[in-house]
Amino acid sequence: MIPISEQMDLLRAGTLEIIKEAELEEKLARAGKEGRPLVVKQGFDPSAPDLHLGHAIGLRKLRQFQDLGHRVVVIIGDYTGMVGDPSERSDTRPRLTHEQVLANAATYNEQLRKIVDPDPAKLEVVMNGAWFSRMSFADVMDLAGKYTVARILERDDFTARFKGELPISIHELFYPLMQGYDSVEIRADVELGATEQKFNCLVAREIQKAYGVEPEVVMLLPVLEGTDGVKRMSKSTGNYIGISEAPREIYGKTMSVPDEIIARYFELAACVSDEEAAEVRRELADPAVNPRDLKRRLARAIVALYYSEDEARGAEEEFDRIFAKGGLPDEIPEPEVVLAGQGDLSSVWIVAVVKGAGLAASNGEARRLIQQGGLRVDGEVVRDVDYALSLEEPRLIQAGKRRFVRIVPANVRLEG
RNA sequence: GGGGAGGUUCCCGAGUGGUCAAAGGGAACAGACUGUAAAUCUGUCGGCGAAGCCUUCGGAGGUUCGAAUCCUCCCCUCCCCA
Repeated sequence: MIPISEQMDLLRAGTLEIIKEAELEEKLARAGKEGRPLVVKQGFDPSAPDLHLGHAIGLRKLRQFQDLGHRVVVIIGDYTGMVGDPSERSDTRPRLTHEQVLANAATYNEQLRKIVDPDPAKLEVVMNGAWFSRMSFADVMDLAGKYTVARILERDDFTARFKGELPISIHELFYPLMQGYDSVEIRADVELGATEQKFNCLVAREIQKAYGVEPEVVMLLPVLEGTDGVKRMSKSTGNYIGISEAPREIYGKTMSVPDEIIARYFELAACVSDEEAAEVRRELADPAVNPRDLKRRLARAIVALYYSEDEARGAEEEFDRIFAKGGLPDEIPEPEVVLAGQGDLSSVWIVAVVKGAGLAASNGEARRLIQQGGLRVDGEVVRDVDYALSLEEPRLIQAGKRRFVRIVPANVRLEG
């Protein structure tokens, strides 16, 4: 058994705040004495089926708890997902249907296993519909009676929306209460969350007390910025790097991160040691060091974390080939191409080809791409929007710097 | 229930009878450059084989040669009063 003080050091590493440390210490001690593992909770919003590097921070902390012998309960918020977390939102979220939520939640399970220990004794994944779907209206009123409007409105984003005269639907006020009730149901000892979850987690403590359950310890973790370097990483913003993405995608997306957050990514996304992080900061400050090279190292480290050193090197080689040397990727998709209003394969209008291959959403977009010099056919730039192309032979089409498509006659369908 | 302010293209937001497919910013896409899918700069950014035409400014009608802009009704949001 590891001494409590060491457990605390381990768990404290990388967390921004623990509410309250003394309670955690107490819980750890009791768990050790009674041989009863702690229940560690983290909730996920099922609106986005891809787990990304931001989620990974919390998942790794969950893993630490598991390795110390504790039990992790991951809550897929299928019911809360129908509300949508109002955190950091300036507007009402679009409501998902229950079917959408279920479909999204299904993919979480598999992805979780990339980081968290899947041993059923140490991991439980539940959807909060398990209890919310069974609550009667009287139960809901009971829950609603445990908290006050003023306390809910203390929350920044509600206040901001309220002051900004923006709509807040009644059901959104329930979000923190529901999240809190999850903690009641599973008897959570600890809840992990990114800093923006502080309010929700603190409400959970109150709700637990109101239901006569010992309040959970709240551990707040840093929020990772997305690939734009500013907004927090999230699927809906489109600035995320998914942990299940292909190595080349993870590598490439990492390379697109602004230089300013390289060090932060080393710490939070590549989770290097403190010494290494310090070394990176030194190098970043050194004008002789090209930040690009640090970013390459970062990208390799992140890929290696989810795949392997080999795959990381492979992704790097491919990246260099495409961007530094203008070469080709390892795999080039061969999509179905539907051509409308074209006579035969020997002479096909280039605009129709680009659109048909899915490289542009409309003829206008395809035309623009061509006019701007962004289109290559078999390596040659084509700028003529009236260009006629024979598709009787396979063709390599490149749109911009990184979208490649091979058109083979067998995949071409003429329509109209 | 009464009074007031609003709903504009992916997002924010200007526009109050023609010069509006609609300013500006963001996002996105392309090009240049480079140290990289960073930064910066430039261009594009509703649809149509591009000519002119078609569809768009909460919805439905109406006025007008002409409507995002004016009128009527409806839907939705916010504020104040009750």
